[in-house]
Amino acid sequence: MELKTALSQKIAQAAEMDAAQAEQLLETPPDPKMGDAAFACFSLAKVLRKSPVMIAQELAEKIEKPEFVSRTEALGGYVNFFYDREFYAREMMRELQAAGDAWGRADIGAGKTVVIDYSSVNIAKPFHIGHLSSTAIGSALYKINKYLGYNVVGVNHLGDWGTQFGKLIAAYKMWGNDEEIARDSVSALLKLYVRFHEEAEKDESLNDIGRAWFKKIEEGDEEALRIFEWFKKLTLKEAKRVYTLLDVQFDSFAGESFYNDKIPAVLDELRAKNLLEKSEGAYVVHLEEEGLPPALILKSDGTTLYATRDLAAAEYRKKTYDFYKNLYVVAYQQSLHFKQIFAVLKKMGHEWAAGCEHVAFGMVSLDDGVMSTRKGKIVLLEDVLTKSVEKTRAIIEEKSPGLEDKDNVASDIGIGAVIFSTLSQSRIKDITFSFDRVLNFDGETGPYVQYTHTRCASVVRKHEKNDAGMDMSALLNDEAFAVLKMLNAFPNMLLMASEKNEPFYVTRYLIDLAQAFNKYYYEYRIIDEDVQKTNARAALACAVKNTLKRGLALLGIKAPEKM
RNA sequence: GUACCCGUAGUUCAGCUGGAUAGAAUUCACGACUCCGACUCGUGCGGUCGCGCGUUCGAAUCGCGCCGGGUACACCA
Repeated sequence: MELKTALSQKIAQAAEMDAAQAEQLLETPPDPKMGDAAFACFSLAKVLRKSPVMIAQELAEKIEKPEFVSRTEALGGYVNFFYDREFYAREMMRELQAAGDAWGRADIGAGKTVVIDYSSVNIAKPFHIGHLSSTAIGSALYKINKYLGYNVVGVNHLGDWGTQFGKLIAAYKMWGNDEEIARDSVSALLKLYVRFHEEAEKDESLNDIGRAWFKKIEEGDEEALRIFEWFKKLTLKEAKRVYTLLDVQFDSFAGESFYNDKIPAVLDELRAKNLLEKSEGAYVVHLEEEGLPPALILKSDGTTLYATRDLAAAEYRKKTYDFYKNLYVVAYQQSLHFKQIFAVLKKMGHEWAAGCEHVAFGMVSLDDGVMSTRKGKIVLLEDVLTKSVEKTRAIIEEKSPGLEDKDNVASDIGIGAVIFSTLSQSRIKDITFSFDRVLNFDGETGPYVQYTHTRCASVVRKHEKNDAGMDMSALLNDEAFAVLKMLNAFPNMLLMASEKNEPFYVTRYLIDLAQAFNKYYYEYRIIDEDVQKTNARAALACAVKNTLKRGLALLGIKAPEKM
């Protein structure tokens, strides 16, 4: 329900100004006691050469009230509008009930494709909490954009290319043990990789052997490829286990190696457009005009780099998916890299480069410093999830021993808590990981939102269906009205989350909605003898339940009926 | 050295396309509810919004300069 547009037209009439301009000056007062909408008169003061206080008083009288406004009031330099709560409740409930569990769904994305590159696991590296941000943010954006009608393509841009894999195969050939690898999978591979680096410090010739194996991969050597594909399969198998737990999907696993045969075409294009220049033995694209350091495209030895591959990937994605937006959910360490890539694409004359965006996020570190895979200083994501589920399980045993399906509920809540905590601040901020913080279920957390959902679910279950109709007078109090206004904000909030690529808007919203509902729930009994009032209150609880469930689902979090 | 990002209650964070007394959560201290399903609700304590100057009727929010922290800057990805 969008009332501000209608209201701003009336204001524009009275103040003899542009409706769009009036809408810009229309805001929400800091305290609901002041009203539901407020028009700021300060900027008019200059034009009219009158004090804002006087303008506000005059306008308050002059403005023709739309049917949904019950009264206006001039306060300081503001004209405050109070909505007719009965009208508001009736219209909101009508909209909410018509939408059912699809509240907030939109079609603004119809016919447009959004490509999202996220998670992007590295072959032979364990899935640790450092990978959670990209995975959770990307997955949430995937679901949010889909809900808004976009066609979404989730890409897991596998880190499956580079000299490191030659080294890994070399290590495997020297010390590998098939049984151990079959049993320990990625951690066995990591062990081999770490051992290689240790031994290479003593014996430099090992690096040559590693390089030789990488060359074999590049040349398509059968044995090298077979081993590498095996390692890839093991890594993906582990990653997919985590993806299932987190409810994360991908449409493509085209990684770095996938673009190998597409690089020559990019190089040809760069040459044809006279962008490639020799510098210190290597080939670069100069970006002085853009205020950026040159982008290195080819090494002195003629081999390609990360940037080259990313250019090929961007062109491939445009050609294959004809994206409207092309998002890279990658840590902020790479922001210069992406600026350069986008600048080169623009220089190549690709206007679609404007649709490419780096969705940067902060880094995750530990109390005692940065994580290091090679040193084994990491926290595995699966360990975090397991601990969280175990803790939840213990709480359930204590608080609700009679609950059915304890295992699934424990898993929904435990895993949900981890995702929620990852998405509960703006993505650019750094995070110091601590078990205490992630495993804290008090306050603004996933379990709090899930708990509120089960409260609503319980009411909905208990409420007996009937045809008596709703008495909206039950929803006119401050608390219920605040809940209705929160519900009204949901669709717009989703649009903002998509526009800004900030899943955290959803997290924040869910907390606010849950708080508003709990306040209401505490003050008023929902089910009582008055059937019509009960119907109205239960319908509100049902709308809150649907919205909480939907919001959680968009973050990849389940909403159990009972807990 | 250069560029980008961050700096708001003890702590973790909102608010930053300028607007009314700067908000939560958490901790601590009280209190309510003990119910429609527990982790619920309320009150209190707690802030030179890093510092300074400027723009503006009005700045946590915009600009400039500092300070502190982080990240990145050519042959890794």
